[in-house]
Amino acid sequence: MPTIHDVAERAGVSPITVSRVINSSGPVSEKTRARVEAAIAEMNYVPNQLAQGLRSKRIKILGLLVTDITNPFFTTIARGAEDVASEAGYSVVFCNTDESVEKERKYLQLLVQQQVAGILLVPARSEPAAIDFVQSHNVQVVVLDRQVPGIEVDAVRCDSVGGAHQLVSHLLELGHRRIALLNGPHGVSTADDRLAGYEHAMHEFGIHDYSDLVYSGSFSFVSGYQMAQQVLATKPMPTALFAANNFIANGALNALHEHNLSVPDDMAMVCFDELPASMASFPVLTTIAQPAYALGQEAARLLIARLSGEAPGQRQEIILPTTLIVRASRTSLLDRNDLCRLSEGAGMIQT
Amino acid sequence: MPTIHDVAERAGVSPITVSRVINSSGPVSEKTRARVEAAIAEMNYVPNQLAQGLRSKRIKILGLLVTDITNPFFTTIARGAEDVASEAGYSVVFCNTDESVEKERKYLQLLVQQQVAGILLVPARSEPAAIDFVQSHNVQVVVLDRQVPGIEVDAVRCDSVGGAHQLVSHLLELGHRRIALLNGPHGVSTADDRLAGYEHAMHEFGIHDYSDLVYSGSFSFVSGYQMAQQVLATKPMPTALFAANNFIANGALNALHEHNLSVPDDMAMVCFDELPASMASFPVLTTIAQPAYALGQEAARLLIARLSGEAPGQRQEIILPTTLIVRASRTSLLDRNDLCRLSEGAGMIQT
DNA sequence: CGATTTCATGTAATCGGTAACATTATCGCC
DNA sequence: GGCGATAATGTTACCGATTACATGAAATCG
Repeated sequence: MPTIHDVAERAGVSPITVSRVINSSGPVSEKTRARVEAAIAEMNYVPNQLAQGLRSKRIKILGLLVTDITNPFFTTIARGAEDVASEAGYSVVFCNTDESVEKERKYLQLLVQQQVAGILLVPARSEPAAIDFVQSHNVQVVVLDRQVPGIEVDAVRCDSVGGAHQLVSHLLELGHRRIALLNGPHGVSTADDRLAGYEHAMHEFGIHDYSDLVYSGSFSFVSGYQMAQQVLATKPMPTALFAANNFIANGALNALHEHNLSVPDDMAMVCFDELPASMASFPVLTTIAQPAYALGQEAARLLIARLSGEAPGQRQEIILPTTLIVRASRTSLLDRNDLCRLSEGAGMIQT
Repeated sequence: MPTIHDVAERAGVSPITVSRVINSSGPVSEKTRARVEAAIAEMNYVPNQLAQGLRSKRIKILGLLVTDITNPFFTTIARGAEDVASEAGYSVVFCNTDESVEKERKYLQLLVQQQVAGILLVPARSEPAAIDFVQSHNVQVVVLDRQVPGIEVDAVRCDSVGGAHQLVSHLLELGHRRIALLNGPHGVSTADDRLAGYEHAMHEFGIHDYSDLVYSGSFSFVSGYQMAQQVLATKPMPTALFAANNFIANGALNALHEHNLSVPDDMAMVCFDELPASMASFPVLTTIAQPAYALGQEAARLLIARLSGEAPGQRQEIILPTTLIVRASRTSLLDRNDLCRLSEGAGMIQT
């Protein structure tokens, strides 16, 4: 692999002149530039970024850690972040923490070692350790999607409390009273927040005894399936389910299917998050949609602003609005006839 | 940020001794080791990987380039690759090329500059330029999912020709003759191969005039929607659609929906690829399932074997088997009654 | 017990670039 | 024609780690 010295020799100049040509970091005559560029092309020369970064202290790479790379919500965030970053001349590397604090630590350490310019982090847990670590190494970090209380850090997310409140209120207004929450894990802020929104809505309707209706698992298909199985074994059964994310919802749908229960005829169901159009053949659940792409964009913008010193001194907290999308579940306890029609229609298309 | 020199000073030793403690690369007395480890912990020291890599020539990082990070097929591949890599002490960084040769070049250059140990590549096009580039820089590369003819390179993929042949034969055996192919772009091997499988099956049934039934777009929801709209404007309409991937299939389903056409009552449909269970509420299409996770695993294994010099000298080509999963579409032209029952049942669950 | 091996640690050079400073050539202008 | 300004290029040192080699001390041994 040729080095800058090899190129310099071939072009009959000194290494620093080659460096100037590459980075436009100093005056070079047309003639010399042409010779150097020819040498670079002939030798197929690529600057060694390890050496570059070592001297110049930082490289234009951003790290993005998400908790589940198979979840379209996070990959859509990744697209948003990448598009903004590319625009500003940064590259983005993705890492998958799999909701594991262990893996998160490993990848953060790796990124810090690599001297990346900044990090976009969906934290696995609400504890500040991970962010402390990054900040203590003077690497800028923006927290995405989830909260980490008690720490000074830029953050971009949606309003999980408000969104959950909207969904549950919707069910309550339809007449449901026994609403089960199929939630993510304790200690993950989006799960905790969705519980808080659920509780708030229930209290508003004068319901305070719901502890047996709250289930906690993980944000996964399997967990949604398992929690739904538990729910279906209880008596009296709830009349509605609130799935805390899209994977949980699909797991629950599968469990209902096994029990020959249909949504919303036999069970109402709402869900936080939804799949992008490209994946959901026919979305039918009432959901809170989060602007995932914009979330990624905003986070990358904020991080890059920090890096170029344009951001205000104070930490920023950006909260993007969610959208309530009312679908089939709305009809559940009110106009069941209408619902049946709708259900059949959708079914025929679907199948 | 403390350096190895700072740590050395604090521990009262030389930098090389610290290096020996970190890498277990030489004898160190118990007493010294303890002092050094204490200093490392106190100063929160993290070795600079740029400097490490610069000297030792290569870092234990693998690059993985996929063409669409939002496609669960590729993220599942990513999981497989990551799990194997972690096991062997490698980290994986993901890059999204968005089917763009331009972006692919940019990211490959970046990874080469970063001196990654090896690259797993889903090539955007069948041309060898990208792989030539990587190989010319002495970086090991394994090609994933797609083929690049006329070049010596390790490769892991599924049999697209065979899979497509199975799907189309299935439709032909059901009595369909006018089968439209909604394909990905020319020049992408998976698209070209699926066309080849389609042609082969058609020829076997004595059909040679199908040129007006072959559509070419991109592997996306929007393209699937548009191609289906074109198909639906033709007369006579085909009786069956073959979608070359999951996104195309969903786009086509949406177009059919708009025209109030149901699958398979009004139109039969099969599809290459399918969504993981966590995403597909209720899969209904007959599909060819590819072992995405295993694909990622095998590719990572092969790459790591190469890096550690364990692989045979000859290039390897691993082709994993696909599975035909027959669902609703099977009934389309034969036992329509049965189908209607099935369709309604699924619909009720679904909605 | 002196010589040789092994252990524990250190010194100097180096990886491939770039920052800071130095040098030489070119030019305009009073 | 001499002088400062600017352009074009080079020299040297250094970023933070590791490799190769060196040194001194302790241990082994005939």
